[in-house]
Amino acid sequence: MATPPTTVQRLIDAYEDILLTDGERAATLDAIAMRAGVSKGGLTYHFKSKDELAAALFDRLRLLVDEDVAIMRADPATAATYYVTSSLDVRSPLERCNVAVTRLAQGSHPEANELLAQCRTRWFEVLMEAMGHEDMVHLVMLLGDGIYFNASLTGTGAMPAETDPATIDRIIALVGTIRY
Amino acid sequence: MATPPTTVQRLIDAYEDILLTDGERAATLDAIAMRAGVSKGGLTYHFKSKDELAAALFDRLRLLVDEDVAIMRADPATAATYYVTSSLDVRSPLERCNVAVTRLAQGSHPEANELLAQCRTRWFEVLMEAMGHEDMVHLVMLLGDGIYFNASLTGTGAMPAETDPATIDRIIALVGTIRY
DNA sequence: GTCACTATACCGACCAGTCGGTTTTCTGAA
DNA sequence: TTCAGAAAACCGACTGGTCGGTATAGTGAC
Repeated sequence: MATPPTTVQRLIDAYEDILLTDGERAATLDAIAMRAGVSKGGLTYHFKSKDELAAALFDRLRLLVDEDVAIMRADPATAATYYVTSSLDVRSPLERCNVAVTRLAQGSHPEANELLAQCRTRWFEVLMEAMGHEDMVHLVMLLGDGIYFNASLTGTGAMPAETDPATIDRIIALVGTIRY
Repeated sequence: MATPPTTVQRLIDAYEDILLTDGERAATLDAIAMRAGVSKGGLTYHFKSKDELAAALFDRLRLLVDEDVAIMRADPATAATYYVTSSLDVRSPLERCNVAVTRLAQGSHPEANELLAQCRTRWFEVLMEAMGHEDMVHLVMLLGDGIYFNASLTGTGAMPAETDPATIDRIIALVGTIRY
């Protein structure tokens, strides 16, 4: 049986959640605490500042990317397909955390920018190992970014057709016909 | 010779600029006025509220997309290539405005979300006319979004290899080999 | 006179962070 | 097993500062 999430986990979840759905501006300490079911004092007990909370979010992303890269390295044959399709699953812990950190990066948070660059480098490396063709790796990563970008824009707007799983499958098939 | 920009233009430019480089949070009325070289009173003389300023930015995007779609419609043969490569030019008025509005959309600004969805629909339509294959259009648009997403992340971080023009040309060539 | 501002002062709302105090949980001796 | 005391977890009022917006007196060009 899974142990219930700790308050610290719930606070990071709440921060992530608000960044995702309402953006950086809405992610106030009060809002985060309320979403986590804690008072503001409860929040500041665990995180002395908002930066500390952000740092915890960054650590979470680092861990999730470690796991993701390990999965891709374990099965190089499906690594590219896995990379593209997993960009679609906006509800996965990795994608959620990724989008949340991206929101912070767009608010000119230098550490978030640096972290995202590191993550991209790691994905590039493991895709290079799996595919062996630099331009194809770039193509796959751009597709993943495009899907991810579309998915992250669905705050209030309608879901664009590009992010329909069946469409993505056909696009992957099209890309699969490229000889390189 | 070009007429010097009006104060109204400079104010919209400044808003766009700050959204691009420093994010939504940094785009305060004081900061916008200062960047435009106007006093705060001068700003509020032209725009009664921040929402009015945003509306002006939305109007600008609508105009720029009109022009862009017209260019693509004028030469269907190169429409897809044009769409992908122009996503690269982060300094073009269209891309700048597009990124700026995207920043607002991520701050849960419903009108910005709706506008972006409309723009995407228009691009989809003109690409469909030019290419005639829905999945290929989706592929092209995802590539454009990926490039655009990467480009918009280069606030403080290093420029990713994906956005190198020569790489993009080779990727376009790869996609050009797909038979559909 | 009016247009297009400048300069400055101000208000109320909101927000990050602090602090004194309270409740809950753990620990170990009787 | 009980219970005192310590430590951890948490509460919520408060502070200082920022931001959007309002108001107002004044200035130079046409």
